[in-house]
Amino acid sequence: MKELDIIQDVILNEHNQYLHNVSIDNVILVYHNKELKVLLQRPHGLAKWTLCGGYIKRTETIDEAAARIARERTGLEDLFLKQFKAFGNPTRTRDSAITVKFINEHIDHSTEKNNWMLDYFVSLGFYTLTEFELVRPTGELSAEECQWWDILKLPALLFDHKLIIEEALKALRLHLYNYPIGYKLLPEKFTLPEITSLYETILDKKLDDRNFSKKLLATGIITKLDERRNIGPHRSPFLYIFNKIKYDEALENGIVLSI
Amino acid sequence: MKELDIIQDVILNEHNQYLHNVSIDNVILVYHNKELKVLLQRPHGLAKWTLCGGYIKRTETIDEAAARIARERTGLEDLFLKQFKAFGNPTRTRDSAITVKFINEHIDHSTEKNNWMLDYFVSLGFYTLTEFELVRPTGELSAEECQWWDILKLPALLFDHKLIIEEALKALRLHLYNYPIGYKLLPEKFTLPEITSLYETILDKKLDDRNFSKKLLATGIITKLDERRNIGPHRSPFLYIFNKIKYDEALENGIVLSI
DNA sequence: CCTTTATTCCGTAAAAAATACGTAATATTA
DNA sequence: TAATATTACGTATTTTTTACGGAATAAAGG
Repeated sequence: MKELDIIQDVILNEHNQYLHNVSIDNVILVYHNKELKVLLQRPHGLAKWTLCGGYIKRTETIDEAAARIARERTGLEDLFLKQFKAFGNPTRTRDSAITVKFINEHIDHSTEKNNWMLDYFVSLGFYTLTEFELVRPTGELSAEECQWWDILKLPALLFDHKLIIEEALKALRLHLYNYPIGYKLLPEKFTLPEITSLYETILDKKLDDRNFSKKLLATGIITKLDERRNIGPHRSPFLYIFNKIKYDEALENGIVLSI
Repeated sequence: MKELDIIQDVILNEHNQYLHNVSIDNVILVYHNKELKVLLQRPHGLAKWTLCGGYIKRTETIDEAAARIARERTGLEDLFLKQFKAFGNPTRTRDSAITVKFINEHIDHSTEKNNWMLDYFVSLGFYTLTEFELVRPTGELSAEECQWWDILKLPALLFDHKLIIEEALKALRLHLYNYPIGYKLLPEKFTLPEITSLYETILDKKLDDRNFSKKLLATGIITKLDERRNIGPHRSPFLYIFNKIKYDEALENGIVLSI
């Protein structure tokens, strides 16, 4: 073995140590009927549900990959996406549901060719905020089912996807105090009771409506319209929109929402 | 081709799409002489400096990998580590410095075997906080040099490592407002002027010493000792330690340090 | 020994922000 | 037109944050 070969061999060995499966898992969230909901899919032949996930193409950035995955499932462009954490440990993709699927489909899961899904997997966690009304959940070919689930009543989830959702919510709560992102979950025009109850749901605590609206208005991020929503047998609440300029500024520099 | 083979082929193709190079880049920080310093190394035959990085073993979690990398460079166990962001795009590892190294070392960089470093690379960014006095920087065999650099006067860095450092500092600043992590950069016993100036350096703004110390003491996180530090021809400042119980609590639940 | 110098060490008053709280208006149904 | 469920909003109190200056002290130098 010549010296150069040895060097190349060392390099190649080192290379193999760097190679891992990498996926993106996207916690796509909406707010509907006073519930925070996450979009989940159930792959063909599997008894458990999964986050909307996918791989990274060699031609795109990880943010672009996450946006593409969100687009494939929601049909929407330009969604608000945020990377929040990477997950990786030797056993996170060990799940008996996969073995059951292989057995059911007569796939020989003892070969290296097929058991790769149980191998080391690094997953990059993103959350996406969007509006319930705009989304037409679509699993397309890759899933048997694709639908919204209340985050308080999740079905059985594959791998560590429950943990990933919990971490996404932790990150979302933290960001909610530092950025005006809550608005992304509401329609363009919304009422004060709606935004109050959204924040109450995410933060899981009761807010004083008078003080909360005072603070929101003080930031200048929302603007009152001369227009009301008809909500049936009750006084009609005013509609508000958010102020794009102030919003972008607060997104860039952060704000302190002491709520 | 039998049906099963086709399925397996599809699976295998999908598998390849998931495969990427994954590395960890660790922004190891200390505070010394009123400067925030980062530990960098210069690999053999390379003109540019890099963060302390490495790969993930298939037997460890990504946090364990980051801790191991920090240990290999600092000699210290149980460091404070925090994952802050993943980096990945098609061109982040294109750097002429690599090509120059290959040419200098007569390595044929046109073969797939050798140009893998220029391939798609996902890097998981961590920062590590520790004390200058405890660390003996050691590049060991993998680097020609390994030393501290003032974050305000960085040398030429490989790939996007300058960006990674900037993002680490952004994350550190944000965390500084929500967690009592600043203390990790100080020795066990420290003075009020020391911690004030540490926060001033990280946040890059002047603080009112009276109000800052009032707030710190109000959190209960630091405790005054009946002991002073001798600082030459000046009044000797009292020493403080931090309160482990309060500290852990604040680390767990977060605090709001309005500084 | 006394003066100089650079630094630490407080405390209080004013301003700003957060909190607590109750009642009148209103849109619809019966 | 009465009942019901909801929105709208202001003020007083408490808490937190900010602004600010002067006395104490450790060593060095004359």
